Amino acid sequence: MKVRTRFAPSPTGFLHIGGLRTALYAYALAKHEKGDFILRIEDTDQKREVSGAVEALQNTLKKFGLNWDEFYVQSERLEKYKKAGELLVKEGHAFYCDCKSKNAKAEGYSTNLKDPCRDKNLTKGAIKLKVPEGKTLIYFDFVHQKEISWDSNTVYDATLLKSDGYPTYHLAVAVDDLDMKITHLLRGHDWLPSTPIHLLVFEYLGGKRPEIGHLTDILSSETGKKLSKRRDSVFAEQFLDEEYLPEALLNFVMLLGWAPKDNRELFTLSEFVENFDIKGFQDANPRFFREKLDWINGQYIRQLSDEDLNSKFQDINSKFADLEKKKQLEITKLLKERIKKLSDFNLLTKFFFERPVVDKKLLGENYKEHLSKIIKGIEDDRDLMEIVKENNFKTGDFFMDLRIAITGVKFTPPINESIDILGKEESILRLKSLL
RNA sequence: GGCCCCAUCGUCUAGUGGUCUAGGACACUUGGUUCUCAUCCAAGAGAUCGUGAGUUCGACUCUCACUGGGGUCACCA
Repeated sequence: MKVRTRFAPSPTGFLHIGGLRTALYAYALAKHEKGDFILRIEDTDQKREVSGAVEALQNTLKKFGLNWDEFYVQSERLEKYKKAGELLVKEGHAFYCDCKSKNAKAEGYSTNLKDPCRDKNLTKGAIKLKVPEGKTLIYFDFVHQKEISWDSNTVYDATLLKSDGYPTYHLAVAVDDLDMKITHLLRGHDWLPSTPIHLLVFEYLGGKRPEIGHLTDILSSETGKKLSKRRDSVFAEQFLDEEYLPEALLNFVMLLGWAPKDNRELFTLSEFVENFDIKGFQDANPRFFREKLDWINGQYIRQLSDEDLNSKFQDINSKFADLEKKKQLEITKLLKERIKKLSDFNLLTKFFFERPVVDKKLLGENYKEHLSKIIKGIEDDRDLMEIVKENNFKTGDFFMDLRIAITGVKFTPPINESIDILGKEESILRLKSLL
């Protein structure tokens, strides 16, 4: 049977890190077996919907190369859910409820899981699941590779179809996964507690239930809690803007919750698909560790061609983009080996575009002698190293004075090359201003 | 609080009963290359495998308890 997986976000905002990872794993799971990857928009909560979110989600997914084979929108399938809900009522697995008070939380953690309306035989209202008593609900989780079970007495009568005619997740997920012939249902750990509800709905609806797997939560390295929109920066786009390459972010995220037997760490998307193995899923929650992301990003930057890297720099720095192409490439080559994030580029190249304010305290004791000899040397097109030797200067001090005079800071790209790019005239101007 | 998941270096992990006095990567420290930073190379430090029982000739690997961490308890997904 053909493997079919889906990524099913709700259009309530941008794609976040956890969603990206879920999508990646679902994609790899399907593509490793030459199967189908489906994108399904779960927009059944009208109140929470954010306009433009669907397009944003799609664009982001495409940036990572996670292309889908089929696309569905739940709000266009309302009739199916309604029919399914009514069928469940007819067969005695669900019931209508017209309760006004909807918020169980407001009543505290009630121990009464059975809804008061379940035996009223109402004929309108919301449709709720009639959870049977004394049954063991069990499934095999393909991520954790173990059976997980519940006593049905601990499961509440969840709402399946809201009174506005829209389904809840609990109904929609089962109807759709069955209808779309999903073979592997992969989702976040936060869904694990409501899985017994879905097990029941799947059973009552009939048909072949997909295998179910729950991914670990990604924890914040600061708080140790699940990554949250409030506290942490979690949106994929935030990482892409001026900072990280999509390939690098994707590579980083794939290692949060999955590892191959040989512990290899660098994978392109297609390499990941090829090497993907369900046994590589982790059981424990990983922490989002920025330093590792930075390292991976550095690796990818170094693998880029000068031409490709150059165009990335153009995107984030307009002054750079205005330079003539030859000069751009020279700068790009100097930066390629010394940045981790794209945004580091702006810091390191600032002196190319504006004259620095030089703090003379940074200059050495002999700076005047150094600089005047350098000026002469540049005017005569001489190799500065010869001047160092002739005068018995200390190499480090000599070049540091030059570096400070030209750039104003201690850490820079190689200074000789930088002067070439800056130009004789401008360089001499900067040096003279300090004498 | 009920229910559920989890537990190997600071972090991500390899490890499926003996080859583990626990391996790799990031981060960290040191040395080399070098005009600084970085890259690259080399070396080092870093985990009595959460605790306690049990099974076994033998446990990081199996069982149980405890502790700790996480998640979840909506007509939201």
